[in-house]
Amino acid sequence: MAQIRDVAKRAGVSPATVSRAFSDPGKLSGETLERVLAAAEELKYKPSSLAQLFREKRTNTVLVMVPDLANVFFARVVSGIERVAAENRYNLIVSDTGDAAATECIGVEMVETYRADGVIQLGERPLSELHPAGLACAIPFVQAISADPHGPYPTVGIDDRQAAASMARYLLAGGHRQIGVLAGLEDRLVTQARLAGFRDALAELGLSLDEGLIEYGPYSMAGGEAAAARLLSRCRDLTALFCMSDEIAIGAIRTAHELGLALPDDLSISGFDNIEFGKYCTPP
Amino acid sequence: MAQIRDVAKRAGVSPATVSRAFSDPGKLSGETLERVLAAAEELKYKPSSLAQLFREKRTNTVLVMVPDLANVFFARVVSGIERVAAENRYNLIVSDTGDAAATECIGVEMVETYRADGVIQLGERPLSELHPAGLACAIPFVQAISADPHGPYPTVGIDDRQAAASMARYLLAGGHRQIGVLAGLEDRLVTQARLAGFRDALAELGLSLDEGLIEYGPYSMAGGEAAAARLLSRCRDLTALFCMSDEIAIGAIRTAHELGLALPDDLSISGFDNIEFGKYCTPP
DNA sequence: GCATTCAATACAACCGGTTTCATTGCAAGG
DNA sequence: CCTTGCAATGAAACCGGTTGTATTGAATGC
Repeated sequence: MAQIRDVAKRAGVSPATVSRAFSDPGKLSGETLERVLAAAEELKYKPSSLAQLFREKRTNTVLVMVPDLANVFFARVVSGIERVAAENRYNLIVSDTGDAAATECIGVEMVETYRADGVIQLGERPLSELHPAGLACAIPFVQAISADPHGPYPTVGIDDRQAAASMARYLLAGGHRQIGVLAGLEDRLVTQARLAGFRDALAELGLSLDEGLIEYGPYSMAGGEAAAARLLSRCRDLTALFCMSDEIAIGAIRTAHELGLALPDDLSISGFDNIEFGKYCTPP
Repeated sequence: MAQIRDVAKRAGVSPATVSRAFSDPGKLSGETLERVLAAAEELKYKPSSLAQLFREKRTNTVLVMVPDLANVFFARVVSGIERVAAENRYNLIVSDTGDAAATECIGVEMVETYRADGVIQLGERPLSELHPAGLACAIPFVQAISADPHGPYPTVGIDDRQAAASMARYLLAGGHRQIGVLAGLEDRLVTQARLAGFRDALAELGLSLDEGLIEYGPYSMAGGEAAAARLLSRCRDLTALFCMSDEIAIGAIRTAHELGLALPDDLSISGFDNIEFGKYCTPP
């Protein structure tokens, strides 16, 4: 690969001039600029990003930490992040953390070792758990999907509590009073926030949540299927299920079919996220 | 951030010794090594990856070009690539190309500008279309999913023809003779290979493919839904659908439901890829 | 005609590591 | 005692760009 010196020699100028020909063409006389660009073209010269970035101490790269890349929901989120990153000439390093603290710590460290300029965390673990002095070091860190919006760094997410309340109101307005909750993992912020929203909606009608109607489990189709099986075998008089994700809801639909329940006549099922599969379920 | 010189000064050694303490500890005397590591620890020294990589002229990074990141199938593929990359201490830069040649060209160029060590292409476009002298430049390039296995560089994929023949035989063995084909996009290698396999299976029974039973369309749920609608309104006596992906099949299932067809009694539907959602369809 | 100014370009330091080569000092062998 | 060899370490070059500073030369002003 041709280097800047080769181009400089060929154009009869110094490397500095070649560098400026690309970064600040206005500084050069028209004739010189032309000669340099011609030489660069002939030699098929392309500046080494590695050298440039090393000099600039930037990577033009953002690390995205995803708990599960294969998950449809996260795939769509990453896809959106990638689009905006590309529009801004940034690259995306994607890391499937498997929701493991150790992997996430390594990720945050990548900023310190100049492998990435910043981190987008899609997992639940906050910066404080991943880097003892992350905030003090001013590590660019944004947490999305499941984050505490009142924390000390930027977060992106929906208002889980409001959204959950809204979904619950819809079910309640439909006359449902025996609503089972297929919650996600119990220790997740999202889970707690959505549960709170559900309680809010109940409270508006003077009702309160029967803890026995809650079943926790992973945010996945398999998790929803299993949780629904446990819940439905325990509580036979439910008329609706409040599922904390569409994947859980899809799993619940499967279980309901297996139990011979007619949807939505015997049981109404609601979910979060609006994933594409939702439209292709039976019923949609 | 502390640099190697800081650590060297603190430990009373030269930068070279500090460098060796990390890359080749055996070369140092126990006492020196200990002093260096202690100094590094105290200063929280972490070598700059950017500087290291610049020196080595490597990035430890592979670029993955994906036609559509949000697509479940590709998401799972990327997830697998990421796992193996991580195991080998490689980073993954993911680029959603939208199947656009221009974006893919930029991707291949990233190798020349030292932004990535190599490229994994999940799209259909071969290296020859993306870089005039890609092969001559020895750009590390691997194409997966839909690639010509007889090309000049490594590819990874299934034997589409065999697989399609196998699926077709299954339908034929079930007694189906009026089998509609929901093909993917007509110009794709995968599509042609799977079509060939389907023909192979027919030929084994002395049958030939009625071109009128083929309906092309995008490899997506929406594509399958639309293609199925077109095909089923045209051909009313089909007993089975040979879908070239699970997503297409899922779309077809939706259409079949809308037409009031009982599955699999009125119509059998088969698909490729074994995506997770397949288990949660009705019928699974 | 000489000083001043400015545009155009060259020179050289620099980014932060790694690595080659040279140097030092000690131990073993003749 | 001197040579040889090896282990431990330091000095300096190097990776390929970018950028601050110096230099050159021509144009302008008095």
